[in-house]
Amino acid sequence: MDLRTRIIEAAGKVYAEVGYRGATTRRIAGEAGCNELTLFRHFGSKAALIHEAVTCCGPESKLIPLPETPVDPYTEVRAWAWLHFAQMREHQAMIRTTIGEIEEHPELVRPSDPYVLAYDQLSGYIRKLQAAGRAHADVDPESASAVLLNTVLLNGIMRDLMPAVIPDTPEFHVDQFVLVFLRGIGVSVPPRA
Amino acid sequence: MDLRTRIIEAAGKVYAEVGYRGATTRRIAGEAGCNELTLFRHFGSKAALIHEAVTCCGPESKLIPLPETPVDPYTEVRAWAWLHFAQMREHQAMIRTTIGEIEEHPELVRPSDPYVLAYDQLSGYIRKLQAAGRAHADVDPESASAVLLNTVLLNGIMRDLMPAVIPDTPEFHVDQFVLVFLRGIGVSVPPRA
DNA sequence: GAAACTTGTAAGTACCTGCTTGCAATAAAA
DNA sequence: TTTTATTGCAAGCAGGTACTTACAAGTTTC
Repeated sequence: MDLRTRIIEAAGKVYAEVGYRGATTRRIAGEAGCNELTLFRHFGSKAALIHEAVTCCGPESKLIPLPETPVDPYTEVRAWAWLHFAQMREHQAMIRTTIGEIEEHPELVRPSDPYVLAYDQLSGYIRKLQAAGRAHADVDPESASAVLLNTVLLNGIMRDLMPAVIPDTPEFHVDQFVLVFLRGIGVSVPPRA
Repeated sequence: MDLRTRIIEAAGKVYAEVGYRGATTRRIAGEAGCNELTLFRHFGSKAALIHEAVTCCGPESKLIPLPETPVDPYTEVRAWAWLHFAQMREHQAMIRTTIGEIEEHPELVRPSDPYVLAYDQLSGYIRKLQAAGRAHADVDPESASAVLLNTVLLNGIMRDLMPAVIPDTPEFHVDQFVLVFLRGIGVSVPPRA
């Protein structure tokens, strides 16, 4: 791997661990195994480096597939939620740090955040279910989307840090979240074992 | 107000704004309107001061009432969720900061966190509903509690920072969250307007 | 009025911060 | 082989960090 990307990944890792103020240029250089001066030669300033690191190392902004027209909601939403959950877990440290720094560094939050994309995606899916008469009409699709996404997101970024509060397996939890969510919007799901 | 509590509140405010590293003793002293040296005379070190500030200024660990025996779930859970939501919003900056710093400063997370208390409280409530045959038996009470609490928590601490993503009023959202949650666990709620 | 306590002022410690300058070593491109 | 670009090394800058020491001023308590 070339030095430039090694620096970016090191910066992303250190930032995720200790935040903007904690991610000193000396520490990033140590993590990347290069001289501190090289950071400034490549990126000009710490601010520019961190910005590039966060946009490169954060969760990807690519859509996770969810059928345009619902057929089997439980299977479809479950698979979709699982992939989101996996992505949240993979980037949990960076997401946590970004939440803590969002007030001081709003520029580090990308406008096309995967959260926003997923939010719109699921809202559209719910609307289709409603139009087909398969979901309650008095449920607000955006609010319902938030129910599933917020639940999955918070569980994904906190479960490893509070094992006492979140003892069950990820698989079990995501299944349950999808179950409650779908029944909540009016989709009937056959009883689980 | 006496100087000591003024310092604690100043430390809590600054910590909530800029985190542990950003909360310098100079800045806290400025916010409290006293000499920097006074902080050390009272608390000995920055670590001790921040610790005291977080335990004093965070969300209170007092139980929000939820009936032992469910009678009117929608009304009861709605009132309960609303009070939780209000508390999350009131302390949103500190909660966000704590999430971002939890890996570096786990000692700042109180074991008897209001979240944990609420979690157990709602789980028990759901179990009562199940025992009375008013909620699906295949729903895991802990997972279902997480659905409502995570949704309310994330919405409460993020809504002011992402008005584009969360445009609706708090009242509307919390109502919808409770609606989806209750129907999700099997409690029938009459259609909304 | 004397003693004790609390706070402020001023100066200073040793260390860390982002960032810069000057110069040598190395490797790739011509 | 010469040129060019990349990297490392050493030193240093001005400012900030937590924290300390010594001393004076004021307030409360006895």
